[in-house]
Amino acid sequence: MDAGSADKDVSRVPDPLEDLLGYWLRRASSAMMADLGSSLAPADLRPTEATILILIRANPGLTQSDIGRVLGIARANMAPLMGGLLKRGFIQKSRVDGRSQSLALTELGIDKVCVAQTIIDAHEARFREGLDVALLPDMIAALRTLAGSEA
Amino acid sequence: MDAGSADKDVSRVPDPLEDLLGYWLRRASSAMMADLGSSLAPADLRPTEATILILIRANPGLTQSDIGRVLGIARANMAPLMGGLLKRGFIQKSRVDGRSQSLALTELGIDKVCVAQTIIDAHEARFREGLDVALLPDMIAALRTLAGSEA
DNA sequence: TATTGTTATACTCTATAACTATA
DNA sequence: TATAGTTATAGAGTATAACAATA
Repeated sequence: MDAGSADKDVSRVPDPLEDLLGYWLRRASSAMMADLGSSLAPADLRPTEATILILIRANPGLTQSDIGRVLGIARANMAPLMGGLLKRGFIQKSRVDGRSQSLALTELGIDKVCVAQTIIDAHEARFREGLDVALLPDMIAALRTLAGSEA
Repeated sequence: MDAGSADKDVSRVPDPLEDLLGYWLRRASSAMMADLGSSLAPADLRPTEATILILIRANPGLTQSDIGRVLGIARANMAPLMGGLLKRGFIQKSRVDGRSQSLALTELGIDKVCVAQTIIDAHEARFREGLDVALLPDMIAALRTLAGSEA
């Protein structure tokens, strides 16, 4: 975002959005997501893919539907996502019953998730740096509350 | 999001994402954006369109490029956005010089932005309800810091 | 009857590149 | 040389509907 205009300083414009929680939430989220996206790009993972690998590592045995429920991703959109991770050899499925398959990481997937975790931790630390540490627990709790407010 | 699975309670799964600021920021933002989207739908406005109208009302004379800079929207994506608002008669352009046009609301646009503002205020209040009021100013300040952390 | 997983499809948002005209 | 505005296009992310197989 280039704020350097010659004859007009848009950073000093009267801002009716200044105190809007939803607006700043959106701006902060998209800033962090953009950074996470480019941070994960060298590892050839998108944020959602990395999140899924981390979730499977912590909870081997989850099904595809479980993951969708936890992350708020529709079943229809999980299929191609998991297909990509499977095709690249990061996960393996084992039959639970006729319709469900439990998921686990492969050796390759374990290597990948370690790389991803390192990248994510550095990304998180980078953004936390500018914040008051004492505020963080309450802020994350508030974000969880907001995330759970299904309209 | 249906969390009601019969034999597995995904809400009690070990959650490695629990303390991730970026993750909860994304979840909270998408929850609020989804609500704002459906709240504005009856007024036939999308969140970004409403935001643009509010910004023009507070700053008549801004150009399309100014708005893009303030809201972080690329010029290429501003064109169809403004075209829609112009076609619907909410804004008017007046020539500044050969390449810039300053923007203002029409009568119709003023009516529209009042409706939008009312909807947005109610939406904000609904989400703030669940939060500690004392936390909000610090939280919004933190969000602004995060939003400004251009990686 | 409800759930798992799949396919197809459409719509929004965003990102890039190329072009014009103006300054 | 840089900026304003436009057009076209491609990639994500997300939403719905339909379907088969299974519980």
